[in-house]
Amino acid sequence: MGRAPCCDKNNVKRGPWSPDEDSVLKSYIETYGTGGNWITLPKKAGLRRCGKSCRLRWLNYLRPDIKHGGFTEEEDEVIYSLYNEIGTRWSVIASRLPGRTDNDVKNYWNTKLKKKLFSSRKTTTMTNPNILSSNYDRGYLAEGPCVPVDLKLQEMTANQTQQFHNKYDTHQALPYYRRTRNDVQPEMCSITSISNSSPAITSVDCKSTTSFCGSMGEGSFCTDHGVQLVWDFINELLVEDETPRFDQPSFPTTDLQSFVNWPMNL
DNA sequence: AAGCTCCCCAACCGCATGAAG
DNA sequence: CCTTCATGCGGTTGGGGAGCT
Repeated sequence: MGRAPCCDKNNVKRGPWSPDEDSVLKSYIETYGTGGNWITLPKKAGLRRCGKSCRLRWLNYLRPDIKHGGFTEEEDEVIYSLYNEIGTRWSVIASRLPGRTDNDVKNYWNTKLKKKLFSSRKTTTMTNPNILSSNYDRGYLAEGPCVPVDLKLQEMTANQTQQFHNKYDTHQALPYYRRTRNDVQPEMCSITSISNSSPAITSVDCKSTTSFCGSMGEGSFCTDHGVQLVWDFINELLVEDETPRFDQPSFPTTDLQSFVNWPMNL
C-alpha cells in the first residue's frame, strides 16, 4: 500500500489558477504568512486547493521577488557553468540566480538553452574555427579546447575516415557507470567531442553532458562495460594529429566496486 | 478561415529527505 | 530505532498560444 495522499483529490480544484484564487492566496500569505504548514493553509485561506499546489503557485509565480521575462546572457553563463558542475540540481542553480525559480531554470534549460548550446557550438567565441572555446563551452568541457568528433574526422583523409568508421561506430550508444553523490548508476552515452589538450573526451547522453577525465568526483564515469572503446577511439584520433597518445587515467576503470569506493575528492 | 503541428511553461506527480513523536 | 507525514525536488504532462500550410 502506498502513502496516503496529502489531500482529498476529489474535493480540491486542479488546473490553472484563476486571478481570484491568486489574489486570495497572495493576500492571505502577505497577511498571515505560511504558518509553516502548507497542508492547512488552503483551508484557512478559503481555497479549494491542495497545499502542495498553493506552495507551488506561491513559490513559482506569486512571490513578490520573482523575476519574470527572458534570461540574460550572464544568467545563461551561470546555468551552463553550474549544470556542468552539478547537473540537474535545478534548485541549487536557481539559488544562484536571484528571482529565478527551479521550475523556471528547468523549463528554460529544457526548451531553449540546451538547443542554443548545441547550435552555438559552430559559431560562438571560437578563436580557431576548428576549436571550440573552452570558456563558452564550459557546459561540455572539463578543461581546454575541444574538437567535435565529426570535425576531427573531417580533418582525416577520406580513406582514413572510412577506415575509422569501419572500425568504430562513432554514434553508437555506450554503456557506462556514472558516479553521483550517493551512488553509481548505469547510463548510456555517445561520444560527441574530444579534447586535444588533456586526456578528456566529452559525451552527451539523453539527459546530460559528461566529462571524461581524471577526476573522480561526482559525474565522472567508469570505463568498464564497453567504454574501454572510448580510449581506443580518442587515442586513434589524436595519434593522427601529432598529439601525444594519452595513457588511460590511473583511477580504477575496470572494477566497478573500486570505482564505487574510490574517494570523491581526489 | 480552418486545421494542423510545434513549442512553451504552469502545474502535477511521485519519490527522497528529514523532523517529530 | 521505527514510523509517520510535511516539505522539497526533479521529471513529466498537457493546455493553449503561435506559426505554418
